[in-house]
Amino acid sequence: MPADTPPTSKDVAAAAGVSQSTVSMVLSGKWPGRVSARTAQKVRDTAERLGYRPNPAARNLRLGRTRTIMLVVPTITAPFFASVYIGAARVAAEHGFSLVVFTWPLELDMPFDGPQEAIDGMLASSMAEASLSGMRRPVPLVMLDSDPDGGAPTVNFDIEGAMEDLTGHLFSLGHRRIGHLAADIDVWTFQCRAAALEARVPDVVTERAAISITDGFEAAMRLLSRADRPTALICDDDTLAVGAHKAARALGLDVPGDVAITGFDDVVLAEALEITTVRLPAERLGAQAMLGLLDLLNGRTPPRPVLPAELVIRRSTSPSAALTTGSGPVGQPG
Amino acid sequence: MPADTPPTSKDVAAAAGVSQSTVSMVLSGKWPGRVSARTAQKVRDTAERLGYRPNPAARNLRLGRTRTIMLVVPTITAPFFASVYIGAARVAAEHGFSLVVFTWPLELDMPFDGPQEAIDGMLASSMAEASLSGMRRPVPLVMLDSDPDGGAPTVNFDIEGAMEDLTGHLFSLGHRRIGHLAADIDVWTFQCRAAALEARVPDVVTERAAISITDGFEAAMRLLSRADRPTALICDDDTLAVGAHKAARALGLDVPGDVAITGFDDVVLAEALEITTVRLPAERLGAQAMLGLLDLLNGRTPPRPVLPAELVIRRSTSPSAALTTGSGPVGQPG
DNA sequence: GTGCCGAAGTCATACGTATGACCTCCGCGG
DNA sequence: CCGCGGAGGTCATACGTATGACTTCGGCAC
Repeated sequence: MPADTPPTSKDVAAAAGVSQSTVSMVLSGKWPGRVSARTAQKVRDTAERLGYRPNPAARNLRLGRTRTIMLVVPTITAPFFASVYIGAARVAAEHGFSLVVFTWPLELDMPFDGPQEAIDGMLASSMAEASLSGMRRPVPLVMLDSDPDGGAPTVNFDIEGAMEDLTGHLFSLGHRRIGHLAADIDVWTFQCRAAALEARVPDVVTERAAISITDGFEAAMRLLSRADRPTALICDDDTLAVGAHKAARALGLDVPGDVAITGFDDVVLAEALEITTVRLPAERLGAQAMLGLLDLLNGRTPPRPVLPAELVIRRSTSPSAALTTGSGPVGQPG
Repeated sequence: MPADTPPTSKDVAAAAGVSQSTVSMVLSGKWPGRVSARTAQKVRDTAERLGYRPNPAARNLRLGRTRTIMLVVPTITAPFFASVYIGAARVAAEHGFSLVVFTWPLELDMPFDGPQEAIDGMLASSMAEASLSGMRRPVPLVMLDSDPDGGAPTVNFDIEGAMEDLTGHLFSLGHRRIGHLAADIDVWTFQCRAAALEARVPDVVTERAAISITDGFEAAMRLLSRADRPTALICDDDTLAVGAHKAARALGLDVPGDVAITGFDDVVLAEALEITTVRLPAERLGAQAMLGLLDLLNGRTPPRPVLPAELVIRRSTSPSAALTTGSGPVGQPG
């Protein structure tokens, strides 16, 4: 009768008639010449038979590391961050690491006095940047789309290039008065995008909004009610673009006939509503950041990649769609 | 000069001039009469000064538990599951537990031979049900919206009630031929919804689809191309409803004039596209499941709650909207 | 026959915490 | 003056693993 407590390496050793050290050496696979093939096989068989699994707590204590990485993002309900998680988790799993999520501070309004778990490293979005200074001990850290001069290694998007493509596209459609629906994400992101945009459209008019449909709606209403109403709205986030869409329609404006609208991220929402957007490769962001963190943990200096963003042109800026009045909620006619 | 290794309780003890046991007893707070107030304060001050944090690995090893719960969901990129996570994580945090996510098997196609982490319990969506049997040792488990007769404690949605509301709503609008766009989520969910629907609409016609816009589109095309074309489509998921919406428009059908469409979940997509849907309280699902798991861990028998679902009526079934032809992607005119 | 070396293991210990068992006073009742 | 009990601690140990130090033994060269 098996005890109700899980078998330990000591149990395996006893059952196989060897010492606990031997079990550990066999199963870790790190000691090529120390154990004969026959003994090794016997140990493996016994471990398998007893259903032995190493106790992670004991291993962590002994080794002083946990092979666990913490991902700090403001929210996991946003598809963008969920994709970041997927990308990072996949790379982590491939290297024998696990990834835990810490959503802060938007969802769980708790003080962040460091992770409760023992972690080996950390990936953090720029929104969490300020709070990280409160941590007790420095932890290997890679930042996600944050200020590259902030000290920690960073993975960024090519916002410059994206804005160049975006404004070029709008210019080619004849747009001159352009509005900027800026997202209150964090200071650096805001400044980065605003600067990249203003470098190309000096007289851009800007409104800020929290990332939600209703906030986007209200900010867009202000922009679109101006005397010199913009003919194109660049939104920092797809969610804001949806709000802007609503605002345009509330004002009786046709999209894209009267006003063109663009977003950022390319979440499913943008696809469903046929909104032109800048696709930010969130999953690659997570994956690259995790690779950088692995570099860091191995004593190497991680690269600081800049990931290309891709302009996805859809109906909300389509010149042809401007002719055919949109006649329904989704998709192009036919 | 502080060492580069984090301070241990032994360090605190040395600095405070007491024994390590005393430090442990003070900081755990479990030994009321064993330490004088003065000594206790001295220990707390010293710990604070040194920035002492208990080593989680050592504590886990000693106590034989980790205060970590694993949430097993097919994907975290779906807003529904992300909300489940938030609800569960909040309750977990309130009780000093952490929650780690394991997405399986859709996103990470790896064999699931039990969690790598040491966990105290598990929350699993019904999609992961089959695979759980492969686990080595039974772990306290609460299932999410799964077969209540499956053995493990379960938290469910009131699908019966939801279907009753939904069909009642459609009936009152005069719909008689109703189609069912069923989601290939998992066997139990499918059967549960199909049964609840057929109990009220015996002659419902059903098509199955994977959860994506394109699959929903194709399945809806099949349903809407029938000779006895349904006048209403009940979709098991908002994403499918979006696909159905596209299909309707591709066929030149007006929504809701020619065909009414409903979804499930009430994700932001449904709100943006003004789709009538059944709001499933995902966050409450996660929270309730975590509470049940805490019961289980404390030796109590958890309840098996059935959470009410709420019918959210929007434009895609609105009788008034049937009069005014939809004239744009988002929102009602004006 | 003796010395030596490598192969194949075992032994002992440390990681940091929590806790039952023990120990040492001091005050007090008899 | 002795015993006793409780307050206020300390001591020792166990949790399960990984690994450096040590042991044993057979084979082989000299």
